[in-house]
Amino acid sequence: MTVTIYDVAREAGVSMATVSRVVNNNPNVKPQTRKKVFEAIERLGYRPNAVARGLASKKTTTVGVVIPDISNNNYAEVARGIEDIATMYHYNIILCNADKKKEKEIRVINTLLEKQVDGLLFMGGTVTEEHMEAFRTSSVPVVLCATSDENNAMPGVDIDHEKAAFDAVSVLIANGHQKIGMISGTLEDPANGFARYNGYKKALEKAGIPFREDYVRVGNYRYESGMEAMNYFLSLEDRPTAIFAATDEMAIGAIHKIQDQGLRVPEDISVMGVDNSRMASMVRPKLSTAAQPMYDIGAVSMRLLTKLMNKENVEQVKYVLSHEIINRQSVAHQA
Amino acid sequence: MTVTIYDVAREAGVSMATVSRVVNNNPNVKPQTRKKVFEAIERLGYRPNAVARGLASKKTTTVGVVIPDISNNNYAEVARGIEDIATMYHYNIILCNADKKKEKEIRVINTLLEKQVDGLLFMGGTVTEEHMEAFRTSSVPVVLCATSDENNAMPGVDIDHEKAAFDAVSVLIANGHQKIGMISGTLEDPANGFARYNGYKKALEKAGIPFREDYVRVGNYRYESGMEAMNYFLSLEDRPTAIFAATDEMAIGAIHKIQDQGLRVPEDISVMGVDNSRMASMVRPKLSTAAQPMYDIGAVSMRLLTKLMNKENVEQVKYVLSHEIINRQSVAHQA
DNA sequence: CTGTTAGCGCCTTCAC
DNA sequence: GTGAAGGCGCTAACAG
Repeated sequence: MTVTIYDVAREAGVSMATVSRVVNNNPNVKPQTRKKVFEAIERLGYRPNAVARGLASKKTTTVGVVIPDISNNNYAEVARGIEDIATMYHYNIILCNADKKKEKEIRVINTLLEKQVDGLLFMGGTVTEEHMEAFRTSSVPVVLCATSDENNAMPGVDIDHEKAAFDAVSVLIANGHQKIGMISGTLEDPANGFARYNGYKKALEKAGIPFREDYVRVGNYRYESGMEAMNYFLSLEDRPTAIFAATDEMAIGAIHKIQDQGLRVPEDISVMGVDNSRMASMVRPKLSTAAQPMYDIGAVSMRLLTKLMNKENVEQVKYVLSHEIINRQSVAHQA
Repeated sequence: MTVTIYDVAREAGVSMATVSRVVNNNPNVKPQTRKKVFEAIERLGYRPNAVARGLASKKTTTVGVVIPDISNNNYAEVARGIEDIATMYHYNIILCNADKKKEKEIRVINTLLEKQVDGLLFMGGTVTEEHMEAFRTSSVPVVLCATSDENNAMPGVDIDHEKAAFDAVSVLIANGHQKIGMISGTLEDPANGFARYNGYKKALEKAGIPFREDYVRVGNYRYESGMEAMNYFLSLEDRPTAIFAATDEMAIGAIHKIQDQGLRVPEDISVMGVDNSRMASMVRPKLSTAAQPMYDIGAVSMRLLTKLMNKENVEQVKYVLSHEIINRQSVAHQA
């Protein structure tokens, strides 16, 4: 049925070792022989069996990536970065969604390892001790992607969420705002949630602006929750003159809620987001935001992983990619 | 170094065949023996080698999916549908971006086949004869996902793009519009481009509205091109009173261009999109659109593929999932 | 440059 | 119920 390296060898009148050599581009083959083999391959329609090769060589040229949710834009962008670099280095990607659920994450890590991936890229929520335990049983390199472990012991690439938030809020402050509300993500989320919340607090602190509990509202990253939070802020006696939202989506929700109430952005209230998603420039007014280099996170992690898999001597295994403040039209100076 | 089934056998005092049985849930093992084996597995930290298993059993429980671009929302949604069902049936996914480039598509199809995937899910642009050729060399089932081949010979699941466009334009017509402009995708794209263009034409035809060349503008699916196209329409002497855009993004671009010119949507000009992307309800006014069930396309294709891989007797190998018209706020009756 | 020979780790009859 | 033995298709020394 299936044609094997053995069939090709017979057809070409050489040994299977020789066939293996030409298939693997081993230079030690006479051009003539190589030609004969290629012809036989062509004639028979031979297709190398990567599984057999993997078993024999202990290399599968595939890497596993566990991702929270591929249908989430940010992660999809990371995935694309990963895939592009993977392709460049002739690796394939086994993709597993895990929804930031610990059990699911642990499970897929194990099945990925069973599939003998040559390396693992992990992006998820919190990296717990159980995760570390799973990683320890791995004989192949693991790199964290857009997350970090508490002890910062794992190789990985991430961004400084706190700093990004800090910088975004600082823009608001620089524009004369003193009453700045925050629409946060859940504080349990160390990266997109807690870190950004901290950045907000620190920016206020540095500017000597007292922190107010009632100026913080927790959302779920989505548009609707941005609207809800904004609704709350609007109902306040002493309402904020500026809003910092932990994601663009929530920021856009806030903008629309403000507009629905007959107020204007940024004339009446300024809004600042984080992400620089596609949508940021598809709202009126265009959203000012802190841009996260998601694609690059993926690309850099994968590149790092290739080095690790290759047992290269890597000088650096921790990267913090820098964000960028994008000033568009949703922030105005506070009179 | 690595612990094999053989080590477990020795540790448990049984043969490797028995270990294999318990690992594979073969019922023909005495409970006691099973227990012993499990303990040995635990003690040694044994992890079955899926590659070896794949070679021996000729099944990898992995399916290949070629996708145009995972960072594109619509495709990501399909991918999520695929992955969810795949997980449900204990398959993993090897994901390859191919950007609708024929050569790239053919190449990844081949490497996926080399990797001995148990099945293949293909979503891309046009399915050419070369693609068919590649599929023919496959010994595993292939299903098309959100595309179709010309002769409709391949198993697959898709939506009726032409009908979706037809229905969307019909909404405009039902609202009294006679002067309807279309912002189309490239006509070379059979699905998102040409088919929707045809739907537009047929809807006009059915309503007895003459088709006008100058009421069609080709964009590239993106926001900016929607703006550009709208700019053109606004410059016309006899400008349209309604716009049908082949994607939500272009529709939103059109809306913003209209608003930037001091006109109102839908009072002055109505706009209708296709996709029902997340953004559709994140614009003011909210966009009316024809919704595509992307997640379902993925889910249904994967389910179909499982049946095919399982050599089940499938009565139906072609599915056309139906779209849905979502009426929001961007369409008004034409006075 | 090319052929021979062992495995890689597991599944799968086939006996017992 | 359990064990023995023969591959699965290929790579990787090791000879020659």
